[in-house]
Amino acid sequence: MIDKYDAVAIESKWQKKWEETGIYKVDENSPKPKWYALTMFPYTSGDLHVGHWFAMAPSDAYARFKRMMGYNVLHPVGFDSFGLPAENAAIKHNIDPKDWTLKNVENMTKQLKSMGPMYDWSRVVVTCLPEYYKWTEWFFLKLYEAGLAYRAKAPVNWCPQCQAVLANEQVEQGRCWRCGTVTTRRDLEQWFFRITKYADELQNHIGINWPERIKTMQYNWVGRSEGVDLTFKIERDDLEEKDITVYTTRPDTVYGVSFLVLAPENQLVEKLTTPEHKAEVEAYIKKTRETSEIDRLSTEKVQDGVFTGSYAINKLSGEKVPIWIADYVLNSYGTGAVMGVAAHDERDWAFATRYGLPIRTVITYEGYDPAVKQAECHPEPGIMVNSNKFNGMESTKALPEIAKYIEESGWGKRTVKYKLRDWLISRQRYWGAPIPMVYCDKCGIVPVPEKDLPVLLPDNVEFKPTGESPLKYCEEFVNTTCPKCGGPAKREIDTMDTFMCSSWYFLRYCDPHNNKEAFSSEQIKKWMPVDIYTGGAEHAVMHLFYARFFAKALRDMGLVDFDEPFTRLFNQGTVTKDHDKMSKSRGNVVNPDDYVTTIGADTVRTYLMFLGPWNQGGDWDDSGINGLYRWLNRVWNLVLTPFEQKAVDETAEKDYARIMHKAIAKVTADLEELRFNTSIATLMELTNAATKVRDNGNVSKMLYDESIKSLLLMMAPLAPHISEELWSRLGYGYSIHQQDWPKFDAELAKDDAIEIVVQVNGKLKDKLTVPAGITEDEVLALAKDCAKIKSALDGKTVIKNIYVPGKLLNIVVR
RNA sequence: GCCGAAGUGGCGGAACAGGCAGACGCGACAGUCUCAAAAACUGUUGGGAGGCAACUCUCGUGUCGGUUCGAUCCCGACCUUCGGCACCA
Repeated sequence: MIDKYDAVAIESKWQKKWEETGIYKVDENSPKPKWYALTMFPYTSGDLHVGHWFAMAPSDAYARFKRMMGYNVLHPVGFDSFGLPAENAAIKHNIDPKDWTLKNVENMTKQLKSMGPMYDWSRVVVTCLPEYYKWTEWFFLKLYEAGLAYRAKAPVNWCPQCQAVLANEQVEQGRCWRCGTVTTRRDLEQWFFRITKYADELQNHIGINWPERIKTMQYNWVGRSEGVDLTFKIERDDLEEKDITVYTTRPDTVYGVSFLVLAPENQLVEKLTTPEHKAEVEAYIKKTRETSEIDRLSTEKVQDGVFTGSYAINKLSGEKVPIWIADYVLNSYGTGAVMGVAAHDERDWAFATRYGLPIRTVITYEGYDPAVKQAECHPEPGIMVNSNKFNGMESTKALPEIAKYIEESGWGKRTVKYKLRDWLISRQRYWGAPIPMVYCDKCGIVPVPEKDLPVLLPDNVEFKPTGESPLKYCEEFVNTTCPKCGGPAKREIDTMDTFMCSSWYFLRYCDPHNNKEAFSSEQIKKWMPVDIYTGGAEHAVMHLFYARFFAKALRDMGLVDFDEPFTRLFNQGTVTKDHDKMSKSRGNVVNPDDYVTTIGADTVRTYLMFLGPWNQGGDWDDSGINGLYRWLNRVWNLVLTPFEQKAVDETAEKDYARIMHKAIAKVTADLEELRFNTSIATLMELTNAATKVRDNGNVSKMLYDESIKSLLLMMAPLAPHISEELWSRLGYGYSIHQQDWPKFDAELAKDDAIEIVVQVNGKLKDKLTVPAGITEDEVLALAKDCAKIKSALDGKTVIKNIYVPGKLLNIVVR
């Protein structure tokens, strides 16, 4: 009598044994080739939900697969643990963010362990601990030394709800990415990283295998454009400034300029405004400042602005044009000033028609007639007109010519601009890595010396959402001495963006206990770059972008020797419940614990992998998960039922060997490409075939045993507990997870009888079972002999035959 | 508006160098077991028409066209859904 499959008992038993025997500890001295399988580390938000499992169970299965394929696998885990949620929880429940966070780490560790992963728990990295953030601070100093960190006053995105500055990447549609509140703007002294230095390199993804989608998003985020910085002469004698510089990508339209527009925040605006326009301009600037980003965006069709009262001269045409201000011009892009070419730019057209500004056609369009007024905007290329010596040229050819002419005449120069801005890392918050900088009245900004790291976060801080760092009121923290002159000084009170912590954690995994360096170059050389990185696509322009910047900066400092940190990137989809995003507010969050404690982790793991393609995600369905539980039970009963060999049937023996080897080939190929769903489908088919063979007893025991062994080995990465249990019950040695992946024999997988599909005019009529090496003529002869084919051909003329060897015959008739 | 991904049974999804559409699983229906139910096991299961029957015919991969002996797959136009960007001059 077979005992029942008791998943819960089996799973805790093996998890304990795995831990005791340390089979998942990374072997530093293994001669096998390395494989670095990285999963985005979870944020310490409290509970592990099924979304975490969906990210972590399949990636664990893949790491296990790679290990069985003969690699020395590094598959680490850690916790992203600095940041706003901890501080918010602290404010709300009046507890220490550290306590809250570490409690979550403990809880999440327990939950993660219940999944039965092959993490090496001795390598766990927790970013909020001093032994980690010491090095985060150290990297700040390194970036500062390299000239990649600087302090500047800048208008910043401000979330009134979170009372914090947000990076551009953290503002979505003018709203805070975390709480959804409409953001406003503020001027503050902030620390920036010069990420724009690497704009060109970050835009392209050379030699790495990433999803097209993410590459495109990053490409557009960098937003490189080539154009011309062009000067217009200010028609005023009383100003120090002689010129206004505009940026344009369309120098071919320069003879059509009929006005200039400056961003309201442009420094020149105050000087250019004449007394009679002052009131109007100031009112407009005030309105712009008070308008939130989202309102500014929502007015997208209304292009409003005001006239400054001043004029400028177009140096190419000598024409005099009015200078306006309007909020559709962004001060943070280009030069904060644009030339208005109403005839050939949609926005300028809207602006000019609203205020009755002139429209000058300089490029022809379909139906162009010099005698007829242009009726609509034409941004498309054409033939140059009203453009002096460039008349008659194609505008696409004139563009570079005019750019050259502008440069040679000294009126401007060709430039490249990016949408990408430098990375603002200052956060007016407590729960983050301190910025290791000191302000001294005598010496100015002074970095904290390396030997004094880490700058520790003080305990006993009062949390008030004031919009300033709570560290401001912690005198023992703020007041210090200047490392340079020894005089009194104050510490930087802002902390670093948490994305700084996550920009290098994968490097720390390579050498997690090093207390002399962030990592040794030896360990980095051994493990980096990451062979496969899996995680959510929501990090496309945040974490993934910053981590790449970081790697390039470290490379240029000589600390690492690779260009790209992640060779292959794979984004899993999202798990929904009833086709809705899971969220606490909807109350539809699936807690994996409920299933793990009843039907077991192996069922949850395999169910998540069977849902559908990993990159598409899927919908959690309680009845669907039973299918996987049933399968594991079927495997359980199959393996533990003794096989009774009866008379061996040669054909059955050959067929079954073929099924087994085909299954091995298919599962191997599918797992390699992270197609877990079809891998499991194949294993189910093998289970079904084995069940039939066992009932018939018509194959040799040797083959049968081999097939069961293969089945268990292939299940091991997916369902590590049940496969280990059955492996041990069959008397094979511990552990299944240290075995080699089953080999498949191409000869045995080959069909010796094949099925040829016979079509008439592309429609299926019959199937022929023929020997593998058959010729076209033989097939044709056989086909014409079939009753079905005969009747289909009856009274028709055969025009030709299409033969696909081993597959298909199509007889074309009329 | 621009960029990207995707539309296949009642459901999740298979099959894609152009060659048997619907693997595998869920659900449903029928049966076995049971006093009964659950569980488990066995069988059936895209639509329509015909036949006592094994079966036969026919329509079917978002819509409309096209290329081809042959299209879920390639091309063109469109519709829908989901992501991302959004005055970047």
